[in-house]
Amino acid sequence: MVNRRKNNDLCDEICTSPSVYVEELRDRLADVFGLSEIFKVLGDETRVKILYLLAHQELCVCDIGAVLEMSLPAVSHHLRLLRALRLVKYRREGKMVYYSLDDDHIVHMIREAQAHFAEDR
Amino acid sequence: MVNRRKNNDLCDEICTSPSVYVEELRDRLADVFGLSEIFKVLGDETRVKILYLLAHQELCVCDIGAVLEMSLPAVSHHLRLLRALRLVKYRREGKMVYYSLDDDHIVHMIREAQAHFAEDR
DNA sequence: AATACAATTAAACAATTACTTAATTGTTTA
DNA sequence: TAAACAATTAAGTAATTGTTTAATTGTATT
Repeated sequence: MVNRRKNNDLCDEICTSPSVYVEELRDRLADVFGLSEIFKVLGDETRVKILYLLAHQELCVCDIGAVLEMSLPAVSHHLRLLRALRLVKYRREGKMVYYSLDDDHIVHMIREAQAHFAEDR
Repeated sequence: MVNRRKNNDLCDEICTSPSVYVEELRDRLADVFGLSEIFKVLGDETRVKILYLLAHQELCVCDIGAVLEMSLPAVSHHLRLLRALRLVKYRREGKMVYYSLDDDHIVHMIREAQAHFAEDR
């Protein structure tokens, strides 16, 4: 319930209307702990593109590279991050490795972002 | 329909099953152009926290700083980015500036991310 | 008017991140 | 088993990003 901050000023003892309990608000933050990792991964144009491509069909690394005009190591680097967060899954078929989406949450998130974007103008 | 990539190798002329047209896939990417900007903003733990706090009630900069134990300039810096993407709106009341969410898309995105996270284990 | 204070802006620094090139792994085919 | 090739990993570099401190703006109070 203490309302002190790092710099010396203080905006009243409880500065918000009625009365806001800092501890209570702090507790609430546990809900979103670690969540930004998912968004961080989506926060790169290339990775959003990769996910959007995979939302329609599975593709091999090489195809992704061809579509995006990027080197294989660069594509592979991004896929590694997407794999780490279980946003994509893969299967090997001979020399090629095919990637696809692991679940539909990401597609929903992309749609939601598009909705926000559309409202913007 | 050309399937060349930057490095000299080529994974067949059309390497994916049936036949994938690179140009066609490339066109599709227009849908997600610029979208990563929104995710980039959410890709920071502090900003997700701020948005989550504001999802429940409006708060002044000073309160946000108190809850997160961060300096006012740091908080202000993050709010600036959130403002630029119209994720938050604000109103001045005397010396204080109160922030709140601009629309509900972000909350939905956060919920979707939580759903993915929950499935993860 | 002068002081106090919430908030923003600016400049500088530290840390993170994306891409490049080079080397390596794994699978197929000759 | 040797060569070819898709893919990954590693190391190094350039660019971006978050935080800090210091200075500035805007509003209210004395």
